[in-house]
This record gives sequence, C-alpha cells and structure tokens, in this order.
Amino acid sequence: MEYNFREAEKKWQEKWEEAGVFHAQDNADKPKFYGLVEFPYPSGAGMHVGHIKAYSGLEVVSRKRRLQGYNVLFPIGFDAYGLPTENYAIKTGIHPRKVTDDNIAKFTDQLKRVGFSFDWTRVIDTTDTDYYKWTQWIFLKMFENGLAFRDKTLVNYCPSCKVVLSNEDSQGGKCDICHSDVVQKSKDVWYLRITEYADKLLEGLEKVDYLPNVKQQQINWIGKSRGAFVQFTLKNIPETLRIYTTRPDTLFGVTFMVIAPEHPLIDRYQDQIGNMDAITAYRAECAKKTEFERTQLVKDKTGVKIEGLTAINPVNGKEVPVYISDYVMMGYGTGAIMAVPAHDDRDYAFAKKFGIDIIEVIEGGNIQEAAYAGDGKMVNSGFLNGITDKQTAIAKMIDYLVENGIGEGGVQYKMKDWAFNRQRYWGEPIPIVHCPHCGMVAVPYDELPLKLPEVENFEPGSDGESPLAKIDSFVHCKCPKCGGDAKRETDTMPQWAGSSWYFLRYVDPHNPESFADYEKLKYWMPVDWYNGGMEHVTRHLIYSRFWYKFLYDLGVVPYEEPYAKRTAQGLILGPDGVKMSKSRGNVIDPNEVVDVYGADVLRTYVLFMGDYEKAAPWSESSVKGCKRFIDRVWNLQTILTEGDSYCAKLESLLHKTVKKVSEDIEALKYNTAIAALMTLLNGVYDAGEINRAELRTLLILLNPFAPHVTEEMWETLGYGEMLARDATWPTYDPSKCVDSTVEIVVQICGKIRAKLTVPTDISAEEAIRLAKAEPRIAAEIEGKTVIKELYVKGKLVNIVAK
RNA sequence: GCGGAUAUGGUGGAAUUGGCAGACACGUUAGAUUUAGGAUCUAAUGCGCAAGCGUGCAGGUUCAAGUCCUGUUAUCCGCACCA
Repeated sequence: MEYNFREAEKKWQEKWEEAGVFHAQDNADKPKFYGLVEFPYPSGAGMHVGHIKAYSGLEVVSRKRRLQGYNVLFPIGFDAYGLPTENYAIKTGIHPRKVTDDNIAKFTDQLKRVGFSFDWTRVIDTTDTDYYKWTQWIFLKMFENGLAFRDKTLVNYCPSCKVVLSNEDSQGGKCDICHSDVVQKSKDVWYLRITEYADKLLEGLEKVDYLPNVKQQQINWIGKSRGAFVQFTLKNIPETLRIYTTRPDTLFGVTFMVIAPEHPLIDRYQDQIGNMDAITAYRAECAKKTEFERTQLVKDKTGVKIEGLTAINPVNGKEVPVYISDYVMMGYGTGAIMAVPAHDDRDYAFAKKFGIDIIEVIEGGNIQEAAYAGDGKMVNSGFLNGITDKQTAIAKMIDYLVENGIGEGGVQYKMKDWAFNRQRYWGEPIPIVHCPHCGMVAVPYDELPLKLPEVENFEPGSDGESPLAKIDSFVHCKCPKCGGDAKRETDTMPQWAGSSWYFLRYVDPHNPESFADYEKLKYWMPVDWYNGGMEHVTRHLIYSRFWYKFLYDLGVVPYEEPYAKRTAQGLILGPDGVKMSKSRGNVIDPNEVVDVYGADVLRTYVLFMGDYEKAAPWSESSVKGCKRFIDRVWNLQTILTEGDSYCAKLESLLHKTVKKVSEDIEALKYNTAIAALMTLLNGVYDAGEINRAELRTLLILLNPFAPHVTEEMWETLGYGEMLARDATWPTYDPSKCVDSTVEIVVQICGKIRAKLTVPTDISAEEAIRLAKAEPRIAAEIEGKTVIKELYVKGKLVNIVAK
C-alpha cells in the first residue's frame, strides 16, 4: 500500500487548523516556550528553500515542546514594507498594497503547504494600519525622549534608488538594495540616537545566550574604544584643536597633526592659511570620492600641509605642523588626530611620504623599518620615561592631562546614530508636523495611525524627495499645538522600523489599546529562542535590542533583553555549490519539492543535509534518500506486531534513540537526530518486526520532522485521533541505554591487533587478562617486556611492550 | 590589515573528557525482481595486490591525536585608514 502524501498532507493541514492545536494559550498554567523565527519579506519571487531551512529548526523544537507539555508561541508574520515592492509597483503601475497582499497570500500558501505549526491566528503584517500605528507610537515616544532628532549631515545617498541609506545599508560603498555606488550628500535627515544605548547594548550581551560569533559581531559593530581627548593649542589662533587618541601614552612622540577634510577649523581661519587654494582643491578632490574609494585606497596616503597653522604639544611645548588628509574621518572622534608615526602604521606611512620626523617613545621595535605598536620601555617621554607597562603609562598621562586641564579620558564608538528615514512611498509615515511657529511637533497619539495617503505616482522626486511631498492634501495640515498652517513630514521610516518590535506584537496581536498588554508580555517574554540568518546579526538584531531597551526604560516591557537565545542557520547553496540567486538560475522552489516528494521529505531533507549552522549545497539525489526514508517508515505497517512494551531485541536501541533525538534537537544537531532515527529504522528492519509500543515511540520521535506521515499512521493504526494533540514525548531510562556486552579493541603499542567482546562491567584486570589470552596478542608479546597495560572502560585494552 | 570560522572517502557529512576515523545518507558496483525503464530488495564500497597507509601541510606532547600544543597554507564570513 503506497503512501499518498498529497492526500495525507492536505488532510492533516486542514485537521490541525480546525482543531487549533498550534494556537498559543495566553496565561496558561503550563510552562511557556516562545520560539521566534525571522519573519519574511514577502517578495514577488516567493519563498525559496532557504526560508524552509530557517523555519524548520525551531519548527522541530516547537513541535517537540508541545509534546513535552509546553504552552508554545511559534508565530509568523510579514515584514512587508520595503523597496523591492515599491520598485515593482513603479515598474508595473500596480499599487504596492496589492503587490504586498498578493505576495503575502503566496507566502502563506507556501508556508501552509510545508505544514509549519505556526499560530496562524497571530499573523502580523507590518504594513497593516493596526500594526504601524504602534510603530509610529514608539517613534513618537523616542521623539519625546530626545532619541529621534533631525540633523543636517553628509549622508550615504543611492543615486539609483534615490534614497538616503544608513551606514548599515551601504556597507562597502554599495547600496544594499540595488548594489550601485553610494555617494555622499548633505541632507536634513532623521536620526535615532542609538549611540546613547551603546553601553547598554554591550553590557546586555553578557546576560544572553547568543552564538559566540553573533556576540563578537555585535561587539565589533558597536566598536567601543577607550582613550583620551587632548587639547592642542594653536599658534596665533584663539582656539584649541581637540583630538581623540587611544594611545595618550605616546603623546611625547607627536610630530604632526592631521584633521579631516571637512573639519570646520579650516573655514574659520581661512585668512591665516597661506595655501588655501591648495587646500580647497584637496577638499574638492576628497568630496568627489565615494566612501568606497576613500576606504579602499588604503595603501596610498594623500594630504596637504596647512601653511600658517601650527599646533603646540601640551606636554612638551613642541611646535608641530598640521595637515589635512582624508585618512582622518570627520565622523569618528573629533575629526582630528595627533600623529605618532613611530607607533602607528598609518601615521608612519604618512610621515614617510611627507618627510616628517619620527620620534621613538617606546623601545622594542625598529622605527627605521616600521611603526612599532607593541610594549616596551618609555623613552624621550619626560615624566613617563622608564615605564614599561602601557596601562600604567596611559593612566599616568590621563592624570596629567586632567590635572593640567588639557584633556581627559574618554570613550568612542564606531557605531553611529541610525539614519532613520527614506524618501520613499512604501514605508510608515513619520508622524511629525513642521510648524513655522512651533518647530517640529508630534502628531497627537489619538490621531495615530497617521495613514499612508493614496498616490498615483510612486516615483521619488528627482532631488531625492519623497513621493508624499507631492500630495498636497497630505502635506498641508494644521499644527497640533498652535492650530496654524503647517506641513507634514513627508519622509517615511526605513525598512528596519517594523521589524524592530514585531516579536512584541505577536504576544498580543489584536490589542487596540496598546502595542501589547504588559501582563501578557510578562508571561511570554523574553523570546526563549530566536533563530535567523547571520546577515541580520548586526543590523536587525542590534536595532531591535535598542528599541526593546528603550521600551524597557519607559517601563512598558518587562525584562532587560528581548531574546534569551540566538542561533543562526547556514545558507542552502544551489546544486552548483554557489549561493542561490535568480540571476544564476540555481534557486530551488519549495513548492516543486513538495509537489514531487512531499512536505515531510522537504522538511527532513533541509535538516538532514548537513550541519544546521553551516552552508550546504542542495542535492536532488539526497532528497530522494529522504523520500526513501519516509516510505520505509510508512512500510513499517507491513511488519507491525502486537505488544504493549518494548521487546528485548529493540529495547536498548529505542532508549538510545530517544536520548539521542531529544538531546540533538536541543543542540541544533538535527542532522544527527535524523541519522539516529534512520539507524533505528534500520535496526527495526534487521529485527524483522516492530510492535505497537515500539512504533508508537518511533512515530512520536519522528513527528516534529515529518508530521504528516506520522499523523496518518497514528490514525490509521488506531493510536488515536491526533498525534500532535494527544501524544506525549517519550522518555528514556539511562540504564537501558547501555548494552550488557561491549566490543573492545586490543592494542599493542597503540596499534589494533584484536577485538574482544566482554561484559560491560568487566574489571580492568579481567579485561587485560582476557586480552593477553587472545592467541594473536599472546604471540605479539611473546619474548617482549610489558611496560604498561591500560584498560579504558568499554573502549580498549592497550599493552605497551618492548 | 584586524576579528571569527572552516579544512575528514567519489559527494553531503558523523565522531563525550584525547581511546576502533568515516555513523547516517548520496553515489558507485554486483545480484534479485521487472517485458523494459523506473521503483523496490540483498550484498559490497577510505586508499593500497600486500605488509601497510590514511582527517590541508610541517613539527611536538602522549601508551594513544581528527581532537591538545607550536608553526604554516588555503577557503569562507564579518569589519576595515575607527586614531
């Protein structure tokens, strides 16, 4: 009797939905488990198998938890604002709302066909007014608390998408969406002051269970450094030049200063600069370079000496020249540095090129050859001379700076404030009104949601203005404060906004009074386990932690961290071993796999194909292997016998399998969990029969991976109505995981010479005696001196003889 | 350049505290079944005719090393002139 997976899968998906078995119960008496997967962006291309792998991990954990008696929240939703949809709308003229709805319908259908146990009563859509009302609400709270502000600065601008991008969206000088070169542009933009939470984000990492490299990436991204600010007086100019350094201990080795091309000092003292023409020319040259060029041309240092500007080293009164160079960034520290060529590679390269003095202040390197960044004895350094410990020297110097009022210790972060707006249509409107009298005024809370107006043309303005700016009825409004004529903010929020708090809405998705009820949050939060892609570890994961911590400070969410545990799945590569992409044509559509082999096979394969955390190529023939496995499970019916307890032949194997599968699922080792189930299956066929009690255990263990076939067998064979609702996860007896006899190897000097079957609890003496009694071993040690004899319990006997 | 990871059969990948390397699959080969193909079942399958040799490479520690130590190479990922 062949297994009709098409019929069975459809049937069980409907039954689960009818019975509501995967609905999370609020405030239930059971222990809770909140498993979270990154909700998809509903693109027109539909899902690919990578999504399936990403969701299958916690799908298995969630199903197992339910069988273990947990109240499980395993939700799904759609992160639906974003550029691809908008660009598609521009191209086709179809409204993004329609595009989004169609795509969501497509994704929903695909997800349901795989049989994921999501709670479909809690689906959220970030473009839904009931949802983005609260996104706007959180933004206004940030605005109220000074965390959302507007500032004019150089921004990363994508000329192709016509949008301002955050640093995170323009890594490597390429637009994250269309991959064209990003240019620098001066613009008035919204920022979220994420830097204010830098320390909290850093400290919070100590309390959570994230993969080590996830933590490390966040630490690097935040990029905290300790150092000192130092004031250098300028000759003939009534102003000081403030610099940041991590090496205040090398202050005596300063031979020049460098300021960034955009440094404001230059504009203020143009008259006193002898070579303003050359400097203006250099600045123009730098402005032309994209961020990418500027950071890529690392090898070659360029710059211009500023004639007429001389700085005075505050620790020794020495006069040093000031240069302008683009190896110093305006956006980090103070945009000015003290250069110590003897002990910094970049300063060294610059000094060599411009023929500037190099003064050694730390012994240990050869400054004729290269800069020396290591430790050593301080020399040429006044009161620091003779110190050999860097930390002591730094501490002493900072004390000196403070005492003399010329500087202080300080910290800097690589992380910048978050550019929080896009000049685009398909995003949450920023609920702010610009009033000529009152300035920026928040839209009152009771007017939320501020709905996205209908427009005809989604194309952004040529100067990078939002399409909303063209809608008069939207733009013109009354100031909520003074009632006078005012204009609305026309920028929208970036793609990352909606995903920064979605996990909170799942807890209470239909609440009209607040983003989520505090008591429900207290029950469900924090997310027990969050799985997603490595690519979201520095952006989404930091942003959402920031929003959550802000809400925590407001007192509207409990607990300090949103996610207790974070893991990441590896990519599924194309059959050609390269990352799947439309352009390469190596994308695998999950629907096709479901059609041909069934959902259970797809689910099993994506978890069996390799280490869950590593990338692995798709292999059609390995999919067939999983198909064979499922069919062999189905065919167990042909050798089923009666029996309500494990028979002796399979007892130990069953206990071992329960242990292995239970433990491996928790450790993200789905591939070996499935391998253990295959081993069990092979064992059953070797035994030639399986009784009802044994099959029951096998079905439950396999259920999280292959829920349809196991349900179908559960019902057909009369175990009950519904496995997912009625079954209990099996337990194992550790004493039964051990066999009564074990095969050990006998080694001579570490080389295997014989194998021996002995009782598991054999004594060392007895094992060695038996080993020596083996004819082959006896022959080997004949005439030699036995130096050492070892017995490793249940493993081996090793006899060292000469 | 900095940080992190990885390296095991023809392929994907397994291997507690160091203790039988190659679990489980895929593929391949042979056989059975089948009109044929496919599917299924059975057996074999690291390399070598052998003694032996085998976990990127070179050393080291140990009775014993994929695992620990030192050095080195390659690949991948993240950050990248961050002072």
